[in-house]
Amino acid sequence: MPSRYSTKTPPDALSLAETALATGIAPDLLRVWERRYGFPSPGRDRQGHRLFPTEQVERLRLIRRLIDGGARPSQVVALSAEALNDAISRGLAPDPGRAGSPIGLDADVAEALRLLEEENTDRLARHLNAALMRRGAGAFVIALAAPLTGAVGEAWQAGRLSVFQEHAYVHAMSRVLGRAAEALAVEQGPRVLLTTVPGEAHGLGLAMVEVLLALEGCVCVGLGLQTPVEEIAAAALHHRVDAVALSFSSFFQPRRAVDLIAQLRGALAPETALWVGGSCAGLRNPLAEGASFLVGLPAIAAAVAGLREGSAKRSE
Amino acid sequence: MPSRYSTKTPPDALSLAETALATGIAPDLLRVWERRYGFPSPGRDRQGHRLFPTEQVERLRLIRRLIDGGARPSQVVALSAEALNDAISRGLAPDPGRAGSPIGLDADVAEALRLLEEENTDRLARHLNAALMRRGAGAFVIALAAPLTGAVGEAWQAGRLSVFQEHAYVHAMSRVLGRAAEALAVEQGPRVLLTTVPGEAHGLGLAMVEVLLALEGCVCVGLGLQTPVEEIAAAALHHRVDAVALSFSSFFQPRRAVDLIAQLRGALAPETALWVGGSCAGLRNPLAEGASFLVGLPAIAAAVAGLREGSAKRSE
DNA sequence: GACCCGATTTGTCCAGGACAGAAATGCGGC
DNA sequence: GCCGCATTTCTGTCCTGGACAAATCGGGTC
Repeated sequence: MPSRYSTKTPPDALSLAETALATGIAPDLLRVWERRYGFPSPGRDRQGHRLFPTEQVERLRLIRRLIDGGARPSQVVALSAEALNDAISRGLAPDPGRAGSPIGLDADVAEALRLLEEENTDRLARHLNAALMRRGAGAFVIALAAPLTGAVGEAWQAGRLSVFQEHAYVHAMSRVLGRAAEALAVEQGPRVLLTTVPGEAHGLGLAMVEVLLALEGCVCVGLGLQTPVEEIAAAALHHRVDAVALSFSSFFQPRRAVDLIAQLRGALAPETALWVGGSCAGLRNPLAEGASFLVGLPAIAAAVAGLREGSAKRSE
Repeated sequence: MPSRYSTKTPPDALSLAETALATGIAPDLLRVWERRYGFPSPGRDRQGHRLFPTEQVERLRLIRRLIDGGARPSQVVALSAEALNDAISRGLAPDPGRAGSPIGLDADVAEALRLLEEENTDRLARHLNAALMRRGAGAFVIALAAPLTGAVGEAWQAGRLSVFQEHAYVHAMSRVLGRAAEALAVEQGPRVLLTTVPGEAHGLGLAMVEVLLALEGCVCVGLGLQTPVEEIAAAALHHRVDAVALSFSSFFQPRRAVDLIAQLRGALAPETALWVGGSCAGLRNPLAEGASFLVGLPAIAAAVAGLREGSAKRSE
């Protein structure tokens, strides 16, 4: 079989399947864009199979970012690379949800970035652990983990960090956060289920939420990542949780997010709260009735308080 | 757009895309099987789109397991559900690599399974933590974590555990293993990079390996899961590791595994060792020159010894 | 038993068309 | 001026049926 996996294609071009994987754009859609908009315009190999030059793949990535951000395909697919970059810098600058702390980088954040770039991963892990002990879990999450994760993401998008460094960061930070959550675990309190939906492989936000929830006295039930919707509902029932918390990264397809949230809301018992968070563009749209978008980490405390109040009222 | 995500299809049937996702069989392939072998034979909705009854989806899952195990499609695709089950129980019984310990279940394993089924996740986490302290990391991994993971997998396949319970187990065990690895971390020794390739989301095996490597005095550099091949190579260079360890679960497409291993071997410096492990069927095939298949966890010690010897020789 | 070569099997890609649901637009009433 | 509804345009997925290269099998030879 023609291996869709190996890269036996010429060095500077990807096959259709490889391009689809690299850009997150379905093969069918790539073909239809070519037909409708004239872009992409891949070369062909001897058998007539498409070969996408890396330059076009790069352009496709920019296009996807714009579309995920709300642009219409007909307006951006045929744009040149420069026009795309313009549109992105114009469109992404006023990013709500992340802005808000124009107070330069915290010293620990800067130091962690330096360690990540220049040193090995043990050093980074030790630094994070030390910062956790020094600041306490709450301040660690809000003042260090969250901004640092944002900074790492930006540095990666800007090309200052490579993919493997970002991976190493995520791995190290997950461990630190997991340990903090475990140490804070309580036996009694509002019960919250934490997970992500299938397709959402980013769990750092969720790990931060878990720490904050544990600080608020919640019992956290972690299911890891990518739990199918019906299984989330089944687990919510089985563990008798009061709330389900989901996280959607900015890489998650916005439309799919609202779709899945509605689906889960329908599958959950009405008295179970549904909290969603993260920087996915879709969450800014109106959500299903009964799902709340917790913007920013501090909002969590309020949600937990609401939960406590509600349950007190019900048990009166 | 017709949502490929939401389940607006009749309760007992899946669309083409949903079926492909649920079975791991590409949409194109499902169509071609229908044309060639007469199975699956999905119904159609008003627009002529395929609707796969859940019963056929189940059959497709069995078919995929057989094919992954080495069967030819032409021989198994048209088989009835009973014939498939027969073939599976016949074919999978002499599973090499997992068999070998006919000594009933360890008491801790049995207790952990019970906690997972009947109790909440905190109890399970506490039990695992206690067992780790009691036995020590090496025995914990070899005598508890590995067999327990196998048992959970079997219980899940047999339908005795639901998906969310399996998820909860993986999450809890990852944390315990991560903590053990962190506590065992050393500063000097052979350097090993640990990760999985894109598409391989199962990291429990890798976490066990990390603990064992740390016990052997290795410095472990964890990159988390699903690192692209070029990035693994770049990270290996950057962190100056002596070996790269990859893990492939039985769900990973065998052909893709050997393909990616060959690719990575080509991208790594020749003096960097490449270790692969896991229950993926593809690993039993001959691998790329210079990649070693470490079968079972105890084989790791030998590999590390080999590494030490080699590096001593080189530095003579 | 090891090896090689032709025949068959198998998975992915191609083209161009159809259609339903989402988004945008236009329009009338408050 | 603004909201709510109907109409039009846009968009993504699925359809059919055919092609072809790589993988695998089967048999013959050394």
